[in-house]
Amino acid sequence: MSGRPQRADARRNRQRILEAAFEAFAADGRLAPLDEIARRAGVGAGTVYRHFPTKEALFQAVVTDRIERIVDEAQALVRSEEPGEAFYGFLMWVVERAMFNHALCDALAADLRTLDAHDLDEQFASALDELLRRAQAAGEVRPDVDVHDVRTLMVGAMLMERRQRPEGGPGRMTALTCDALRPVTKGDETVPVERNERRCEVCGKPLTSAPTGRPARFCGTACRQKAHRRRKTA
Amino acid sequence: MSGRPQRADARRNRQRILEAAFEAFAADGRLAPLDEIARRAGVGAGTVYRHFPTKEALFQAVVTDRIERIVDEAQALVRSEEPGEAFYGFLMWVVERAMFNHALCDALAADLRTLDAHDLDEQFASALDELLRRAQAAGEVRPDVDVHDVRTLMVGAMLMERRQRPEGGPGRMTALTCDALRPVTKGDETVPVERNERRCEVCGKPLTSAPTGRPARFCGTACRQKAHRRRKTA
Amino acid sequence: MSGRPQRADARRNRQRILEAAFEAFAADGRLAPLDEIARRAGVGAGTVYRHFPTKEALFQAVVTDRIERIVDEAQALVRSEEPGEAFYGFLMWVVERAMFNHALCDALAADLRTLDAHDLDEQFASALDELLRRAQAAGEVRPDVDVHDVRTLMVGAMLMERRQRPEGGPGRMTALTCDALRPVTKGDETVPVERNERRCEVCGKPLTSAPTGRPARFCGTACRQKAHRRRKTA
Amino acid sequence: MSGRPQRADARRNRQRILEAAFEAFAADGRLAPLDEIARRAGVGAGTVYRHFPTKEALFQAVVTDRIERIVDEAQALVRSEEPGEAFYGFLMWVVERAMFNHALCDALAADLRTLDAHDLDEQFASALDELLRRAQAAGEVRPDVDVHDVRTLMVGAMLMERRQRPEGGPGRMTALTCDALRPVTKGDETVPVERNERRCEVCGKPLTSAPTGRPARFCGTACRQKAHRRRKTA
DNA sequence: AATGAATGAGGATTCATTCAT
DNA sequence: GATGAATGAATCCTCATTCAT
Repeated sequence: MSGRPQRADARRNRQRILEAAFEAFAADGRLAPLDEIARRAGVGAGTVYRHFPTKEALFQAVVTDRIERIVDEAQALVRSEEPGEAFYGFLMWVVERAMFNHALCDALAADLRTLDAHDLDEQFASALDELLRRAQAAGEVRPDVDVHDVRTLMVGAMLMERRQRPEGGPGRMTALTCDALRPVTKGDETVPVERNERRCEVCGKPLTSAPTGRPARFCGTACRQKAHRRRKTA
Repeated sequence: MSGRPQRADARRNRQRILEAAFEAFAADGRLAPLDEIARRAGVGAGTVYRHFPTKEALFQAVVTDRIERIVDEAQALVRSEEPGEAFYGFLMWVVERAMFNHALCDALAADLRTLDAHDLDEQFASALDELLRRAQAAGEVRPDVDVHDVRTLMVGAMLMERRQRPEGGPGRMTALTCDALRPVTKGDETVPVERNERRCEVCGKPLTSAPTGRPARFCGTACRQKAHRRRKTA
Repeated sequence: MSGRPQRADARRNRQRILEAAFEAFAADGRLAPLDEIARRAGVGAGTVYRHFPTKEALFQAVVTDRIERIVDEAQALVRSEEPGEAFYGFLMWVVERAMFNHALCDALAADLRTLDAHDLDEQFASALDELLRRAQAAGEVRPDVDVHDVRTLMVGAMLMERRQRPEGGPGRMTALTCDALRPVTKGDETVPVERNERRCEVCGKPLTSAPTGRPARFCGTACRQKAHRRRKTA
Repeated sequence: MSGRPQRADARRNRQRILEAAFEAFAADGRLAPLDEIARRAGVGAGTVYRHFPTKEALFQAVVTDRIERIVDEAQALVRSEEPGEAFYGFLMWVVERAMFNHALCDALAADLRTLDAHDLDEQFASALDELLRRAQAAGEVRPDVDVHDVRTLMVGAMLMERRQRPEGGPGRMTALTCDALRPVTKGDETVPVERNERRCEVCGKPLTSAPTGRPARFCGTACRQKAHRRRKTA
C-alpha cells in the first residue's frame, strides 16, 4: 500500500501539505481550493496528488487525524473516577477543538459517515456511549438521553460557539448545552420525570402521551388549528 | 430608489423568481446555481438580474421575506397572556420553519449581520427580547440568559434538528434545547443560582468567579496543566 | 427540451462550433481539446457547453450528423435498379466520406454502439443489409457474407485508405476490399463454394470441416506444432 | 553510443521494463501512463528514463522488438517450398500476433515510418516483397498487387479482427482479406484481367483507363454529376 | 423589459519529464 | 545506478455576470 513516504523531503512535504490543508479546511471546509493548499504548502498541485489521491482523501486525512486524537481522549477518560466531570469535561474539550474548525465540525456533524473511517466512527460512538452511561449511572446526566442525542448536542454546541465569535466568551453555549443534560432535582431527590417529554409544537405544554397510536403533536384543537393557519402563511 | 417594478408582468416575474429562489436556496443554500433558479421561475437569467443586482441580493431578498414573517409572528406573540407558552412555542415554531431550509438556517445563523437588512435584525432582536423578558418575568425562563443566547440556541436547535433527519422525531433536539432554558427549582422555589456559571474547561466544575480581572478558565493548577498538556498533543 | 437555439447569433455560433468540432475531431478524434475547438469557433469554452452538455455530446452531434447523411444515401440507393452498382458504389462513397475523418472512422468502427444513437445504428444496419441482400440476389456479391462482415470490411477499407495517404490513389484499398466480396465464377457459372471457408491458421489451406465438434484450426499435426512453437517465441 | 547497459541488475531492469511496457502498450497503446509501466516493472519512473530517453523511445523499443521477430519469421519463410502457403500463412500469423496488440497495430499501421527504425522497415518490406513475388510467381496471388498493398491489407485485417471481438471467430476478416488477393480463374486458366482496376467512384463500374493524363474517377458525366451533387449535400 | 447567449476565470485532476536523495 | 518525489502545463467542466437581440 501507499503508507507514509520514506524520503525525508517527501515526509516533510507531506507534513506541510497536511498543515496547510488543516488550516485551509479549518477556515473554509471542503470549499478550500486545492491549488491554494498546494501554494501554502509551497509545493505544486501534483505533489498533493502524489500524497493523496483526491482532494476528498486529503480532507479525510486531515480530519481523521484530529478525530483520532479525540477518540484517544475519550477512551482515556472512560477510566476516570469522576464520571460526571469526565463526561462534561470531554464535551467541552471537544467543542473547544472543533468550534473554529469548519472541517472538524462538518466531519463530526456528519457522524463520520461520510468519512471512510467506519471503524473510527464506531470507536468514537462507543467511547462516548461509555462516558455517557457512567455519568448517567452516577446521576450526573439525565437518564433519558442516549449517545445519539449527545453527539447531536455536541455538534450543536460547536456550531453555536462558532456563531458566537467574539462576545459571550468561549464555552458559554456549551455550558448551556450541558445544562440541558443535567438531571432535574426536587429537594434532594432526582426527579424521574423526563423534561423533554413531547410537548405541544405550538404552545410548548407537555403532552399527555397516549399509550397507543400516532404521537400527538399538539395539546388540543386550538393549537392544532393555530399551527394549520401558520402553515398557510409561512 | 429601486422600489418595486411597476408593470404587472414584472411584478409577476419578481414573484415567481422569489418563489423559485426560495425553493432552490432552501434545498441547497447559496450553492444553488442562479441559472437553475431562472429556469424554475420560467424566466431568463437576465431577468433575475433586472430584479436583483447580484445573486447575493436575491438570496437576501428571499430570506428577508421569510424573516419578516417570523418577526410578525414574534410581535404578535408578545401580546400573549401566557408568556412561557408564547416564548417556547415561538422557538419551536421558528425551528420548524427553518430546520429543513438551508437558506433560512444560514441567514438566522449569521445574525442577519450579513444581510443588509439592519432594521429587520433589530426588529427581530427586539421582539425576541420582549418575549424572553416576559417569560423570564413569569418565571418560565431562567434569568441568566439574554436575547443573544436565545438566538444562538435557536440556531443550534435548527442545525441539530437538521442533522437528526429521520430518527428521534422532529423537535427532540429543540425540546432538549428548551430544557436548557428552564429555571431550576428547589422544592417549590426557583433557585437563583445560575446553572451556566463559568465552569472549568477541563473538569466542568463551577468556578468561583473572581470579582476582578480576567475570568478564570480552570478550577485549579491541576486542570490548567492538564489542559496545557492536551493542547500540545491535540 | 433544448432543441436548436432560436436567436440568430446563437444559431450561427452553434454552426461555427459544429464546424470547428468537425474539423478538430476529424483530425484528432476524441483527443481534440475542447478549448481548441472553442478557440477555432471564435467562442469561449462556456459557449460550447451551452450548446452541448459534454464534450462527448458534441462529438456525437458531429458524427451523428454525418452518419445521418450516410443513412439517407443508403436508403435512397436501396431503390436502385442496379443492386451491385448500388452496393459497391455505396461502399466506396462511405469510405470516401470517412477515410480522412478520424471521428467518423471511430464512430463507424464502434458500430455506433458508443453513440447514444441506437435508432441510427439500426437504420444504418438495416439499410446496408437491404443493399447487401439485393446485391447478393443479383449475384453481384458472394452469398456467404452478412451485413456484419460488410460493416467491418467497410471500416477496414477506411482505415486502410487513411494509411495510404498520398500514394496509390484514393480508392485502391477499397477496390481491393470490394474484390473480396465478389463472387467466384468458374467458366460462366458462379461457384457456390465459399472462398472464405475456414483455413489453416498456419499455411492457409482450406480445412475440411468436420461435421461435428470444435472447428479445426490447423490442417494437420505439422501445422499445429508449428503454431505452438511460434507461440512460444512470439 | 548508448548500447546496452553493463551491470547485471541494469540489464535485468531493462528487460523487466520492456516486458511491462509490452503489456501496457499492448492493452492501451501509447496512452498507457509511464508511471504505470514503471510500477508494473517494479522500478521507479526515473529508471525507465535512464534506459529510454522518452516514453516514445520506449514505445518504439517495444514494438521494434516484436517487429524484429516478425521480420525473422518472414525471412525464414522466404525459403519455403510452398510459396502460396508461406505467403498466406505469414499474413495470418502476423495478424494473429497483432490483432489484440494495440501497440503493434499502431506501429505496423504507421508503416514503421514513425519509428526511427528505418533499417527494420526496409528489412520487413523486403522480406514481405520476396514472399509476395514468389507467391505471385506460383500463381497463388494475383499479379496486380504490390508489397505496399499487401502491407496495407495486412494492417486492415488486424484492425478488422480487433473490431470483430467475440463474434465471427478469429481470422474471418483475415480470410476475407486473403480472398481479395487470390487470382481470378476462368475455367482452369488464370484470368489476366485485373479485378481491382480503377472503378467509377459512384457506380463501381470498371473504368477504361486512358493511356495518358490524370486518371478518370468516374465512368461518365452522369456519375460525375451525381458525385458533385452528393458532395454538396454531404 | 425580457431573453438567453456568451464570457472567462476558476477548480479538480492527470501525466511526461526532471532531479534531489 | 536507482529511486520516486516534484513539477506544472494541459484538460474538462461550472457558473456568476454581462450584453446583444
